[in-house]
Formats: sequence, structure tokens, C-alpha cells
Amino acid sequence: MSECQVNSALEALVGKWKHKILFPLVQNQTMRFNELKRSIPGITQKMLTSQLRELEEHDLITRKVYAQIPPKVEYSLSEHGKSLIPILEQMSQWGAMHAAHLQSFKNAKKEVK
Amino acid sequence: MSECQVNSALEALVGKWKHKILFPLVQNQTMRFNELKRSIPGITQKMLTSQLRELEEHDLITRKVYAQIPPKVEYSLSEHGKSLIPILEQMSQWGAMHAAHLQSFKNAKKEVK
DNA sequence: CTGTATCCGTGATGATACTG
DNA sequence: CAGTATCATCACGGATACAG
Repeated sequence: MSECQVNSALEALVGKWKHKILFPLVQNQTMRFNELKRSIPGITQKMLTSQLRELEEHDLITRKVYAQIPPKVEYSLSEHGKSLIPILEQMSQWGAMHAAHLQSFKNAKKEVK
Repeated sequence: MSECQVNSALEALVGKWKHKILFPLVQNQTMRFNELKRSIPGITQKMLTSQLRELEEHDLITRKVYAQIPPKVEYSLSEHGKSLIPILEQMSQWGAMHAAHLQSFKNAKKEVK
């Protein structure tokens, strides 16, 4: 298990927004820009755009532009991006466990007082 | 698979330093403050201290203080922290794959030019 | 040895306005 | 609709000095 490999994995989904973008895409297959924006409360256009570009550079998502007026752009997980799903699932499971543990852990600390 | 669970998982190991601290601990079991500092090139005392405190709050590591002069403090993975190991391993594997894929992906883009 | 305290610069993020 | 451009802010982290 090497340090820098984990780094490269983390870079892909770390950050305030990356995973929040990935989630809807995992569930809905393909989404348009504004659709995505609506599904992520609090995100600004600027952030959504820049994060999408980064995900695209890492070949995790695919960007499909329809040459029409009004413009239409669809985003979806790339083939390579789909390899992320098991990780997201495992992180989700661990996250749930961790959240539960933290709860009882903090309660235990309280009682000591 | 819920969004906020992943969040809680990510918070545990995201950030510039968290996982760099976790790694030596996974391999060496237990380490002293300066030992840890030496094993993480570029980290400042301030950062190491603050990150260790956060990991401790999440009950991922254990801090053992010896009441002696000069002071001696040992850090190690907590029982709960050890549950992170499988995740780190999976992320490491995916990271390796991702790095390799990115390589050929970028080369492919070059050739198109 | 193992920290705390402070000060400070910079990059990331947000708000807002504008464009093809 | 799907962005880009610009400006302001603010938390993060680095450097340094000090302390128990």
C-alpha cells in the first residue's frame, strides 16, 4: 500500500464538491448542467463548472455537448468513472459506521465528566 | 448509499495531512511526536498537532502521554481507527489503477492533436 | 520533547454581472 | 441554457517565537 497512490485516489473525490457531484451522477446516469446544479444545494455556477472540468480531466465523467440553441450539455460517469462506485459504496458504509461510533464515543466522554 | 455518510468518511481522511499521518501509524503501530514529524516531510509542528487533535476527536488515533521529563507522547491507531485500514487499501488499489489509466488517457489525448 | 500563540500571505470560494 | 469574467472575502496553512 503506497502513500502516493492513495493521494491520487483522494484527489479524485476530495474537495468540498467533487463527491456531491458524483453522487447524483451515479444515481441518475446522465444529467444536464442545471439539473445537476439544482441537485446540489448551495453550489455556485462557478464551482460546479470548475469541479466538472476537473472531474473531466481525470476522465471520471463524460461531457456531451449538443450543438443547438438553447445549448444542452449532458454529464455522465465515464466508463473509468464507474470504477469509483465500489469505493463510494465502501466509504458510505464506513461512514455510517463511523457516524454511529462517534455518537456513542462522544456520549461516553460526556459521562466521564 | 447516502450522501452524508460519505461526507463523514471523507472528513476523516481528507485534508492535506490526515492520511499522511495515518500511513506511518498503520505501518509502525505506535510513534512518538517527533518520530511522526520526521516521517512526514514538509509538515509543520502546528499542522501535525492540529491534525492529530482532529484525528483524536474522531477516535481514529490514541494519544498516550507519559508524565516525565522530557515529555514523551505516543500515538497509535485506535481500535476504531483500524477499521479504516481496508478503506485505505482499497483506495490505494484504485489510486494505482487510476494513475495508470490517467497516464494512457492523457497520452491518447496528445495523439489526437 | 511536545507542544501553544501570533502574525501574515495566498489560494480557494462566494457573489454578482455579463455573454454566446 | 450553460457558461465566463471580475472582484471581495476569508479560512488554511506557513513561519516564527515562546512555554512547560
